[in-house]
Amino acid sequence: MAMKRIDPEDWGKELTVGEVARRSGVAVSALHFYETRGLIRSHRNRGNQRRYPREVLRRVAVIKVAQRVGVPLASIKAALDSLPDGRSPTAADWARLSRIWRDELDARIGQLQRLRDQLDGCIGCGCLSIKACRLRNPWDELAEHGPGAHLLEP
Amino acid sequence: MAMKRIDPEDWGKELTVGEVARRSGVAVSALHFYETRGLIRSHRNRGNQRRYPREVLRRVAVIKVAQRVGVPLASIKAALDSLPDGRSPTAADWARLSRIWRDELDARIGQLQRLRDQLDGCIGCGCLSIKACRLRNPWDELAEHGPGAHLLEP
DNA sequence: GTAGAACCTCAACTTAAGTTGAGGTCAACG
DNA sequence: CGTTGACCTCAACTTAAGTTGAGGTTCTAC
Repeated sequence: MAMKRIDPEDWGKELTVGEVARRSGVAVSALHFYETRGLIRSHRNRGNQRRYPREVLRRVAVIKVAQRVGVPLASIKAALDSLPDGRSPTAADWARLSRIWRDELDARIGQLQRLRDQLDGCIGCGCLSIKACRLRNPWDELAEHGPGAHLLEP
Repeated sequence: MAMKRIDPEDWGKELTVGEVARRSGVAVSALHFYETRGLIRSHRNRGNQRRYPREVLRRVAVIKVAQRVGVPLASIKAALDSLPDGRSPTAADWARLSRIWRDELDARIGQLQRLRDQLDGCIGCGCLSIKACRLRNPWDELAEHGPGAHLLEP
């Protein structure tokens, strides 16, 4: 089968770090940084400049979304490292990452919602200042079960 | 009117930094740190040791909750600074802070929920890897509206 | 063929929110 | 009165995620 012709000025070209930066909205310094952290890779041209396959744009997009979810770079790296080695990642590969992070996100949303409910309770009952409130609420002044925060933990 | 008698061994006593740490679940070093940042205050006994009024426990509890909401210490300080100067804070004072932070929390939950929905969409459509998906979704490889992240912003 | 933009490395700086350690004082118990 | 534990200050270190700058090279366009 004949391959589709690809314009070498466009799809066929590798990207410079500046191009990746412009197209991904990430600073050049951040791209360098990601590379030191092993989240992305590049090869060098004869003049020692980085050249990226277009795939890097998707990786960077994924990194950015995962960061928005609140995943630290180290974990993002671990996730990206779990992608297949030889072949390019498939839809299913990316979907697996998405699903993991979606679950994390869900957990975080749940935590924050519980916290919000507690805050609502406190606003309603005038707590934070009313002693009676100590009996049933997390803003307790007395750590009744030893040191550490218990009641506020989800 | 006769004041209620208070046992000086208990309610009447000021707290040492260690006691505050134990009762609030916050490390001594963190209490010192909060003090340098102006979030709490103490006075010193003849031996230059910190002594805290019991009120500090509520402040620390508030600080911890606000941190869970995601409020940075600097903003927490600003909020605490807005408490009345002369008198002790009332229920309404604390409730005002709670409400502000509740709203912030709500906003953050909303952001994360929108992000989750996008992630759900991506999982559903197999995006992150399917080119067609670029048309309608934020994982776009092409920053079509110039540098920076646009589509993912809430 | 040269100017200027873009690139390179490496070290140091940044912010947040603390922690850790050194070196020294204070207090409470027996 | 001595020792042990709690406390003091101050400086330096920590982690995350980068940014900034110096000093030097390469690429591109005229």
